[in-house]
Amino acid sequence: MAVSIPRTPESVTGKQQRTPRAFEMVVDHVEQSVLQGSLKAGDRLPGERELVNRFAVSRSSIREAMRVLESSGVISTRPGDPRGAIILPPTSDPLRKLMTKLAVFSRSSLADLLLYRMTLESAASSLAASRRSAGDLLELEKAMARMTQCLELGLEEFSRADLNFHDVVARISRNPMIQISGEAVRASIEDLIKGYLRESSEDRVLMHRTLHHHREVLEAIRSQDAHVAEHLARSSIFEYYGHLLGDSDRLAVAALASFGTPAGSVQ
Amino acid sequence: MAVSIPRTPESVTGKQQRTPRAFEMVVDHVEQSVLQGSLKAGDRLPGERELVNRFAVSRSSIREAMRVLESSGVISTRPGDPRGAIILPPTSDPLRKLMTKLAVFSRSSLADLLLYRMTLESAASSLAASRRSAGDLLELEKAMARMTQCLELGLEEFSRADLNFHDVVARISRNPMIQISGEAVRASIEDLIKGYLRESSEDRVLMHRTLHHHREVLEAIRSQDAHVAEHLARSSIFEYYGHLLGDSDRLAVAALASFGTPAGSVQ
DNA sequence: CCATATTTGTCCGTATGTATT
DNA sequence: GAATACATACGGACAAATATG
Repeated sequence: MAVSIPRTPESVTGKQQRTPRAFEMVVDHVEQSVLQGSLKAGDRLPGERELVNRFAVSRSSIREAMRVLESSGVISTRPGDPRGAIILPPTSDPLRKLMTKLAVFSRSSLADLLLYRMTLESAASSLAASRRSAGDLLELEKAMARMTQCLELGLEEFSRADLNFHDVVARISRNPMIQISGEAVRASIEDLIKGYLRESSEDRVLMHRTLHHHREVLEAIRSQDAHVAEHLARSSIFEYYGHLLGDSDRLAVAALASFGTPAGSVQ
Repeated sequence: MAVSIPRTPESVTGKQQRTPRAFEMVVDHVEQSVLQGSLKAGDRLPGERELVNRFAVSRSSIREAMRVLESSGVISTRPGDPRGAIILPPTSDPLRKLMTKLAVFSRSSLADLLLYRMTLESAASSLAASRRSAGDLLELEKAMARMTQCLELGLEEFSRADLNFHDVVARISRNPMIQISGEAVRASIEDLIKGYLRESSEDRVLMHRTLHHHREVLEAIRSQDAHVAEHLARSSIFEYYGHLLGDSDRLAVAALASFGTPAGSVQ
């Protein structure tokens, strides 16, 4: 075979200016509409055939755009629904999936996620202590009661109630980013340690100790002591997950957990 | 809202299970292959027509799967490339974009974002103080020098150098999650206040004060004083952006900024 | 409850521009 | 430059799911 002159395959395409694709136009337009406010959560998109007319692209391109918007949590579609795709409220679900994937890919250790979570939980608790209303305290009490009930149902059910408590605290913080990021990292941690949690004779000890820590956090939020709430939240996470870490990681996480702990605290 | 505790695990299965779609099978298979290691960065996927045979689905479904995998940063496609889609190395790019989008979609206020950022920056600085190497200090010095140079170039250039400093600190923290979230929230804040930053006679005062704060943070990291670094990072953010807040928000953010500030600190 | 129309999910065929050989 | 293989894009078609009367 005659040798053809190498065409420098990458140098020509080096500028990487790919022509905008049809579905990208649709995705960008929908996203812009959402952040501009003309599309709000609960609103409906026109049907696919109508979108074909609106954007003057084929139905295949419309469908590819729907899949991308769906994967990023912007919309949700159902087969046969004549009302078309629905605009979703911002949730932590796609963030959780990406976070879990990246954690596995980058060999991000459980310690990294725990440090991140401790940071978010302490901030959420601190803000919750500052901003909680009387109704918020009722919700926290309800979450506590649910945890108490789950003491008898095993560690798995208890963990669910535990996560619910943190969800409530994050909601009370009234900071969307802290709330969403917190939900994502909590779920991501659960995904990662799923299967590693098995019944142990120390489960009851762990659950009771955790319940006690959460009670302390709740009381700090009740008395609006942001400082104490912040540090209790940190140590609470460490107490619950610390035993899953290796010695080296455990020391590093413990350093942040007990960091600046005020006198008269845990331990 | 009924709050009855589910007595049986079956009640959890009450969720409507939608039939798995064709493209989801392809997405899951590729993601699993990557997670499992049978597909590594740089590997090529078969062409779309070959994938049609492998998965026994239509070309449309294959293409929808490609779009989803592309949007989550797993693969990259080029029109006309006979080698097929390429597996990308895992990056934080899609996660950062998603977080930025969430910050906008969730209608987070500047105060919300600043609180979130102060939380992350303080954690990053704290970890950086614990983990910094000698080479890390050199990088920080270089970032500081760049800020000093930008003093003469106006607030916009200075802000860029400022953000670079925080990027370096976050990288030194060696926590991917904190680093990525920090990048995302910094970008979101810049987008949000773009245009609100205009030349002011107080710019030089602001820049010099900011430079001083960053020097303090650097010295805390150098002396591995995580506690001081944590609190300095918080107050540094507030000092730089606080004047953009309304009175009510400013008080709330200031509360967290000066939170537990050790004696002999700023102000 | 049943029937019908509409929509989504899926598949197939075709055309066009692009990248590689 | 020519040939080949590919991604992108379009339009038509059918089955399953859904809403409405």
